[in-house]
Amino acid sequence: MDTKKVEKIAKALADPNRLLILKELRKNQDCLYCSDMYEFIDLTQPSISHHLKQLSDAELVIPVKEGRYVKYHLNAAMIDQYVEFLQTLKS
Amino acid sequence: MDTKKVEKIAKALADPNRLLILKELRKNQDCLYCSDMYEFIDLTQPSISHHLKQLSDAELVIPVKEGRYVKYHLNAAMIDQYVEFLQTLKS
DNA sequence: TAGACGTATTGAAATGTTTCGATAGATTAA
DNA sequence: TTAATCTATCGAAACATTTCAATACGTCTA
Repeated sequence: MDTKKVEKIAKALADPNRLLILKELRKNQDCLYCSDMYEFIDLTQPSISHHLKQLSDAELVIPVKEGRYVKYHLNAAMIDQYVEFLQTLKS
Repeated sequence: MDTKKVEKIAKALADPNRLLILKELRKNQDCLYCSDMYEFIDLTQPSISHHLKQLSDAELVIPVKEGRYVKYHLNAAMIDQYVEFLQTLKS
């Protein structure tokens, strides 16, 4: 995993609202509609959309369009890759 | 590991210069003097000091005073704890 | 096809982070 | 004790991120 990617993932993980999204994804069998998120995040729609974009750009979540809805899936494989990188920081 | 701590670690890891410091620490048996860091980071002394503080506050590195020098040690245990948290994000 | 609905984008304000020059503090060397 | 050395802190400028209101874009449904 290259440095750019590591940085993007680290930044995506460095925000309480985005962590909350990831936690709630896990609670919900790893997928949620955009519109579900109003229930646990106290932000406006554009802000939530912005955070989802950060997570998508980092490939920590994967957006799947379903008509006018978008379902977001957790990408556990990307977490694994990031963890692998963190392990290399240790001797 | 509580959310505040997770956030602090994630932020500390979300900067290319700080990642570089961690990588170089690994290369050098997990410890480096502040003054060693000029060799691989192209920043002024106050900036490097600032980054070391972020890493220390996150407990990713541990500063040990040796006279007028400070030796920074990698804290692998904290990386492990963070990895453990990341694992809980997966189902 | 027109209106309603869900999501994304834009632009701007507020806030946070990074960086550096200047300077302070603490320790060693002369 | 004085000067030199290493690290930390302060204050300010530059830059990046977060947030929202307004609006645009797709898609569904009536």
